Amino acid sequence: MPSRDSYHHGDLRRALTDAALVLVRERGPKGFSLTEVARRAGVSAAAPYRHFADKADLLATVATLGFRQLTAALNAVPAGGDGRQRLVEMGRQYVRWALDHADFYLVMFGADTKQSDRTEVVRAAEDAFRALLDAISVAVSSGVLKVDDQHELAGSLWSVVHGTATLAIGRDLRHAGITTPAEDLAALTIAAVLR
Amino acid sequence: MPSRDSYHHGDLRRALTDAALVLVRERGPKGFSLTEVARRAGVSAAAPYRHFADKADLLATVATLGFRQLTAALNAVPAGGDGRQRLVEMGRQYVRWALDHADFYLVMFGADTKQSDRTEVVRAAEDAFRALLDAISVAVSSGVLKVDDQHELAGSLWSVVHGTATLAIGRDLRHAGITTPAEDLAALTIAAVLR
DNA sequence: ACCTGAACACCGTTCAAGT
DNA sequence: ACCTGAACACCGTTCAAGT
Repeated sequence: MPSRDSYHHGDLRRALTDAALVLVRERGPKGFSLTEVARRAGVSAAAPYRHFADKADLLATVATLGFRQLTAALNAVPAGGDGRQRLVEMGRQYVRWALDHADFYLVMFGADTKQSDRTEVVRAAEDAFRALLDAISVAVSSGVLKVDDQHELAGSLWSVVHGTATLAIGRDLRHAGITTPAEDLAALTIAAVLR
Repeated sequence: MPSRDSYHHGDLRRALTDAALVLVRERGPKGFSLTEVARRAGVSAAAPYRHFADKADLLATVATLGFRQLTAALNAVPAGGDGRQRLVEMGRQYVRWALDHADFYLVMFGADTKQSDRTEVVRAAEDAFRALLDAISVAVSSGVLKVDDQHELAGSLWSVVHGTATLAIGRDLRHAGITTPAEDLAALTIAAVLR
């Protein structure tokens, strides 16, 4: 059986993924290095290439986990009551999650994490989007919301929360003198769109 | 007088900035390297450090120019007529500019371009924001728009256009099955917010 | 004052060689 | 099959030395 000392690691893929999660949180997407991840997993710099195509591939795996967590957070917003109010709450939750996991969020929407063949991340991102889509569908069915194109509305709301979250993470809202907390700003913008 | 062959370049700062603008457009923020910029300016890799604190400082200069161009594009939207309609048009223009200059836009909102002491970029970004703020102020004064907090509304609208632009640049809207052009999506979202 | 050359520490990635 | 070691090409940054 393979031990920690043997040249077989056992589950190096997992160990690398775990180390990557820690490193992203510690240094952000910018300070992230594959060499450092390997070092933390106690393995040579070349070893990761048995399990990941390249650095971007490992980051895409991290992003996938991030999207799944975000999806869970969105779906955890209680249903029932006014369907529009639930959409506002989901928007709040989205922005809150993004700010609480800013580094992950940046990886999830990083330049190279959704390349052509990375179907897994794209699917995970779709699932997060679907949570939003479902909430819209429910609100429309219950009659509290009337809308022509539900997909388009989902795009609008996603733009609102993503824009608010990224501007807040980049401290751009603060620089512009906007003191309203990002979460509140997203909530009132969504409420305005749904009115 | 200094010639191209002398060890005095003449205006190396300018030459480096120009080369950086070209390189950002050619390779994007990710493929951008200070060494390559120096090479294109016909100078050693160490030379840029006489004119820029570091790589991020040169990128901040690029970002500053980007913000100024964006501001000009926004202010070029004709005034007069319905103040709300002008805001919609400015949103369109914002998204169009961002998509037409995607690499610049990513540099402008990149992680390290707005560090503590980089007052110039921050000021340029403020000027762009002010264009939006002014348009809101005009609409309110003319009576076509009623709003409690103009600054807050500016934050809402900025979130909308920034979110739409970045999701479009990252191809996330397409992946989510949203076929509406980003520019139209931003326009209808803004119209909804102002309604 | 402004730039070069060499150096340093660090990457991502490849590949023959080991177990 | 899985990992190491060495190598390669490339960075960002510093600093003594040249003009």
